[in-house]
Amino acid sequence: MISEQRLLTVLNEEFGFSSFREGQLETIKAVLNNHDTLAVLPTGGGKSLLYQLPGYLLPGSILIVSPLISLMQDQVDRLHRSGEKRVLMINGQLTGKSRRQALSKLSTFKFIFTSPESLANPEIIGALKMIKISLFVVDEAHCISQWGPDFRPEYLLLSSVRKRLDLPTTLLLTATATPEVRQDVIQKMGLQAEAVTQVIRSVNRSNICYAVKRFLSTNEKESYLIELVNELAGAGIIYFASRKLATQFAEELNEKTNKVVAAYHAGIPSLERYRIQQQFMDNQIQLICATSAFGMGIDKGDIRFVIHFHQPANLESYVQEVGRAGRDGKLSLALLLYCPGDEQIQRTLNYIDLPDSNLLDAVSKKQQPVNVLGDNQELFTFYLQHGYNGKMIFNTFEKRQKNIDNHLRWMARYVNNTKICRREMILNYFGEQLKETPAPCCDVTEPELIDKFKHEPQQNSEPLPGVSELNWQARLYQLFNINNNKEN
DNA sequence: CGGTGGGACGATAGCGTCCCACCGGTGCTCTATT
Repeated sequence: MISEQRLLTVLNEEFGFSSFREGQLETIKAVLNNHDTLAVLPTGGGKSLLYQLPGYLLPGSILIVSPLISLMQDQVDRLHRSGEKRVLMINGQLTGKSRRQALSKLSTFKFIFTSPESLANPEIIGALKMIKISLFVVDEAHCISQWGPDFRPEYLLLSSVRKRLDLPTTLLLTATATPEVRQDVIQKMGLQAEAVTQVIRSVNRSNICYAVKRFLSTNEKESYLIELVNELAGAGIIYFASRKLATQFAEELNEKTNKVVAAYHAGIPSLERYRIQQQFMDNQIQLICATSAFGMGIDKGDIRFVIHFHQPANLESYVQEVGRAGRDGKLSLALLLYCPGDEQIQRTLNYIDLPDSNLLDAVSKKQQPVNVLGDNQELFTFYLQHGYNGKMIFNTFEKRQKNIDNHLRWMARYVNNTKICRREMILNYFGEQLKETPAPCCDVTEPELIDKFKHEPQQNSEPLPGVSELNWQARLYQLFNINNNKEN
């Protein structure tokens, strides 16, 4: 049993902090006592410390499952900068000779980052079985629930991966999880709910104000958006449910507003996506028109507004997406634009034609050809190949279908609500009670809320030369010229 | 659901109208062959 004093010393020596943030000590203690732990801590709460600090006290390696290569790269870079060299990424980018070399000396790495897909690879699992894994971490653990059944099925194999690695102590990390998702994640990881230590902090972000605006047609919504964006101060994100609309609005808003706007979705080449993200961080771009591809790992402090042109699939995604605003603690706006029929887009996007369990079993026994399973035959055969029978697959997807309907009903309640404080609704959805209403809070308690986020009226009508007209290199150049002139 | 593109059709020579079908979001993989 390690004393609290010892933990503080390590915190100070290895990380340079003098005290723990809320929830950190509790989580680290649980992990060091070999308790499987689920930590739901707000973004910016220092989640990577929760496995890095134990890393310096535990004998073996720390295996971290991450949903995106860019997130792994981020963590690896940070560790390198802090002087920790015993870091490895195992993913599709690690190939050939360097991969063979890395896998043959795995035990020399303290922190090993990988993807669920890589963990489905027998060669990689074989190599990991040879070393001592002291802690098995799943970062952004809500992905197990959110992406598990249909989008990235390898997430559902993590439970068997854990077994094959001889049940290492497991730490699940996320910023947003409803009680339902927590239970789902624990169950899908093959853990016993009673045996899991849960460290839960509030998802409430008192500086984010919530509003919904309803329209009768898309046209109305469109013209309102253009007008509003012109008036809103600061940087922002607008979410769309299709790539095409995100692209179109990026072009239109670029022309019709005073902001520099870019589109961001999975159809844009990764180098370009990286550039857009960097320019957004740098304030060369003030507005991103995005699909749900944008956001994970974005840590820009001064995002002032997040607008949804289309609603997301559920309130949980909504809270994640609007949670990218106001990381600096300043007042920020979360605005959802709705017109009748919007929910249908999500219903369609999530629809999967589910074959019955007998048919799935018949395909499994090769009594029926694979193509009787329809459009999603690859997905279903994936599960059949990984030990699921027809009934299990059917139940998994039937539950998913019910969840989607349930989620959409909650979204509808949120959108149609005119009486209950929106913050209260969201907190209730996450199983919390609202303790204190901040001011301002939402459009229910304050109908003129959106106006608070518009520009201060300009006293000088002469427009200043827009910063946006120059990129940062040009500004730097300009700055140097001024300095040179002064010197001369 | 709502928007769009293609094809058929009608009434009449270059075009309007209607209907139907289709589409719509997230990321990992590192394989064999040019």
